[in-house]
Amino acid sequence: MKTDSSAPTAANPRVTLADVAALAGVSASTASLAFSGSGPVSDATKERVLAAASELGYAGPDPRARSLRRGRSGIVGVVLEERVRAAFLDPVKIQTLDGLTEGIAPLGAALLLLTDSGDPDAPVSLDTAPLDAVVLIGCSPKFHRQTERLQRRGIPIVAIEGAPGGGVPEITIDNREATRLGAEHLRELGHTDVATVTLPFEPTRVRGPLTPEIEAAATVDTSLERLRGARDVYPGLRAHVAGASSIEEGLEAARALLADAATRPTAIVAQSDLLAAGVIQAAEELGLSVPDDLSVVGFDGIRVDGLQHDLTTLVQPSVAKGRAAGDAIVQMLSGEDAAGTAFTSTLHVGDTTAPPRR
Amino acid sequence: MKTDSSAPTAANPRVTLADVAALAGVSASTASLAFSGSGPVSDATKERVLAAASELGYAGPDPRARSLRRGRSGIVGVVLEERVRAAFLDPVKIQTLDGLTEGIAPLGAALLLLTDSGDPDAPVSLDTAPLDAVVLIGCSPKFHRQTERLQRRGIPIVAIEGAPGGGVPEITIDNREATRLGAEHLRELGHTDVATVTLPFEPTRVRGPLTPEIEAAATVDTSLERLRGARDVYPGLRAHVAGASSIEEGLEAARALLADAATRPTAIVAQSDLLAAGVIQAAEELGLSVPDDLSVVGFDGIRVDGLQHDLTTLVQPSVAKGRAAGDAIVQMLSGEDAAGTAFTSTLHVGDTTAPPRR
DNA sequence: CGCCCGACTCGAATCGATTCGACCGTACAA
DNA sequence: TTGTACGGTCGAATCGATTCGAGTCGGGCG
Repeated sequence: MKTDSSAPTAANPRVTLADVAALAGVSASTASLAFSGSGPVSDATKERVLAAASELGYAGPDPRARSLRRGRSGIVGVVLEERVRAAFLDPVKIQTLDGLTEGIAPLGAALLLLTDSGDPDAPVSLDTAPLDAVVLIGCSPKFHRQTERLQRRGIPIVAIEGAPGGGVPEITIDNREATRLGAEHLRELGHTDVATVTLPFEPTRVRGPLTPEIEAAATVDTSLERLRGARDVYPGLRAHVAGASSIEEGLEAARALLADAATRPTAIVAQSDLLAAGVIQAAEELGLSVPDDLSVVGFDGIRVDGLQHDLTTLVQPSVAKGRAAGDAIVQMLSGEDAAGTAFTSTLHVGDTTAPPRR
Repeated sequence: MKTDSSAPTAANPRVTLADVAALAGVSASTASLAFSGSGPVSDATKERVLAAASELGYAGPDPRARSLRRGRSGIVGVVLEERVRAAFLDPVKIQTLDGLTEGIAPLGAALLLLTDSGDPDAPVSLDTAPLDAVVLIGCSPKFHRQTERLQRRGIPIVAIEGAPGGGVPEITIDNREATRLGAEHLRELGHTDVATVTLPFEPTRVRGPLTPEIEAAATVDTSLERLRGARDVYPGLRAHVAGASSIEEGLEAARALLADAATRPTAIVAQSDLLAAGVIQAAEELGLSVPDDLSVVGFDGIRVDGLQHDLTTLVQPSVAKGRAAGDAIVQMLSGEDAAGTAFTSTLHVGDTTAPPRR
């Protein structure tokens, strides 16, 4: 017989494990065992409990109570220092997130999205959410206070691309060395006049020619390191700051860099593949052929949707970064302490780089 | 004096509100009031409690216990029937998610990402996560059993683009009517030979020419409705199914549709803007000019990064959809029951449609 | 001077499930 | 036949905080 299956009301408050146990004629402890499967319960009893449960419309143990008792909620927080819209425009972040879900799979946990709404007096979910662990993705040091509290609570933290300090394991890549590799590739091809399009240097995302002021006020390590890598080979190279990692921004930046035919570089190092795609578009717009008139190097190694070229780029293991973070969390959650991981990127030579014309 | 601020150990198990209360010389109840701010507590006492807390390194009330007692966890689940990687490739979903975060802002809740890993015996987080409410985004009816259990638990559910049934409020758009609008626009321009590139009809994402079999086995209402809208104007139109919503897939599909110059349509209705962008690329590849040789209509009204055209498209309120879902949840959570919302899309005429040549 | 009110505090119950140790019989081995 | 081991079940404690009703104390008012 099917009973009232509607939402709980005053008359039909809420079915608890105790109710089920009572109907089945067993104790609450036995009923619990019957559900969780751990512990010895005779088949007959288990069946009786399950029958009672379905008769009462019991939907299984309340996750809230379970998590209190067990001390685990099955939730891993992901902190992104942006709005959802902005964060997920970046394919690398998405891939990292994907790797992360893979990495924490053994935990059977889900990801809680914690984005910085910018509103400082918003109820800080990092403190109020029942988290088992936290992953910081590309976060500035301003989260230091928060991470401290989390650590005090015994909640493991891992940082991907961003250094919160405080003994938090970090998952990083060789931004500087990788970019240098790309620049060296250009040098070997014979390029001497090279420019770069960089990612933003701080959250406000000022765009335009790179100035010493901007550089001094930088808070984003990634951009800075990649810039340094390019300078390792071309110390005085011209740099233009993009407002985000997108084709549109790359296009705009490259228009500025390529505007004057007289000072036009023969190659551009873009700090992301999306930016590189924009650079290529700008070149095409100007009737320049890639790679003959302009060589372009990207960074990330994502497949840019709709890009017809095989981009020369620095392939970073974005999925692996996420997975590594997940692994670290699994380790930490099982009591061991985990070290960070430093990944290396590899140069993929596609068809967007060639010796300079003449 | 700063005490041990490291993670809890055997010696220093875990600081609870009771410990803080003891040190402050008050009862646990008073300490609780001091923290939550609700209820009358003298300033002196509050200060003493806070001092004790900081001395012990108490990081605030445990969210697990709090959520058990309060009956709220501050977490809203978002169910996407895909992997993270796939789901976030779709700009519309991201915008919707963004709107959703806005909509639930008054709750101070965060979003728990629940994606279908495909693995059937994965620990089903929908049942084990402490959720206050759930939003289904583009989910097939196969979640019916799950939603039933949630409802039994009294957890509000809202569905965006997808009909789980069972009295769940649905946020929808006029897929059929909107597409018809687009098709009518083409008819008014004088097009008689029109084809369409559709989104996948089922999770396995078979691609290729649309067959009656595929159509019969369809589980994705959105694709189906948009197809119907196109047929309302062009009953016998040729249709090609793409494997996903991406430029790449649109390119491939359009190559197939445009391959034979003799049977080449003069216009293509794409079921998404990304697909439309791919169609345009395919046209350019073949030396066809858009809109003179080929008119292209999209769907979504997103700004396709890197697309140089002003796409003629059906602008759907993707952010508003998310916000509406959020609003509905807020309502349901405060006891009222919410109805669904049906949004309408508007035709934006850009520069990718024109009368057919001759 | 006595009474009442209000501002604070406190005790105890509660949220719902998990888990540890104890207990009871039965079956099997010695 | 007695001891033991173990499958099965139960009671009670516990997880950590919130909340409601009751109690206390000081002060203002009649």
